Amino acid sequence: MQLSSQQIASFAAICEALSDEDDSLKREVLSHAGNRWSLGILYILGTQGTLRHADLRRAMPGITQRMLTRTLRQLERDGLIGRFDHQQKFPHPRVDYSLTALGEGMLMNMLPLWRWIIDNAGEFRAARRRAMPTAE
Amino acid sequence: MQLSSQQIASFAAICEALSDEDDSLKREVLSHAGNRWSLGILYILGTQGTLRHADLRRAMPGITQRMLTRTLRQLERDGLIGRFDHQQKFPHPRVDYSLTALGEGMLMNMLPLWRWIIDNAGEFRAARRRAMPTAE
DNA sequence: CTGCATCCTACTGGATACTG
DNA sequence: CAGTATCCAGTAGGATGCAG
Repeated sequence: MQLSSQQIASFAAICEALSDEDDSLKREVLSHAGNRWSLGILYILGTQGTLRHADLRRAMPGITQRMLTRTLRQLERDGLIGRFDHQQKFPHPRVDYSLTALGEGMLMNMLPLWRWIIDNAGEFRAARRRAMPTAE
Repeated sequence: MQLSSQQIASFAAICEALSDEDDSLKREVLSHAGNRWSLGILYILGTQGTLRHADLRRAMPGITQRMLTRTLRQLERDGLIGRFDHQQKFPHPRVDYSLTALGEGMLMNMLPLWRWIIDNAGEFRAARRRAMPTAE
């Protein structure tokens, strides 16, 4: 085995980026992938379109209000989602969120990985069992 | 915009997996993506083949011995890399590591995302500047 | 060479209560 | 409805030293 020639073509850029200690930005963006809620939010916005804060909360079972706001802020800061405050107070405040073009790209590039993990969940469980035969 | 039909095809599985609170395993696997060193190790092993502990350490500038061992253990636990202890003490201990088929799959599915992040680094920087015009 | 033990800091995720 | 403020536990990442 080894990487395909297409994958190998990425060598220079990736190698440089991985060893670039100062450029933490790329790693911070990548960290959205491992984040507890980011993928879910991007995914919901990608499939449902524009949603309000409360809609998102309903769409993400288990998320707390604090984590929703915090995650939205992080995604907004990196340009992955857009936040539109309608500046209205009555009858209710209204703020809604949607994917930006950048966010769509992120989602598109994360879905294959997530799908692969789902498809191979059995493999991971087996590996875990092999690793710790007794517990769990 | 919206997801392509191909992407949409993942809807059911992804939606289920995202809302499956109990199955933390998938999220733990996904967390390798956001991990500080995991991608680098998978990448080095994918491009260089089998390497010893000390080789990996040299190949990953900035990693400490502790983090290398810890990350290797995590990757091994999830079946992404294989650890081969030659059981030799003299002249030196010898343990080497290599990607498993599962690890190759993980790497293959992570590279496009990483490449995309590299290619769009400018966009992220711009978004950050827009988000905090003053600082940094 | 490989790897463990110790100690430390910062951040993540969360529970809860409060505000306009 | 949208969001902030507190407080808290657990973990990630790291510095350093020791061991077989």
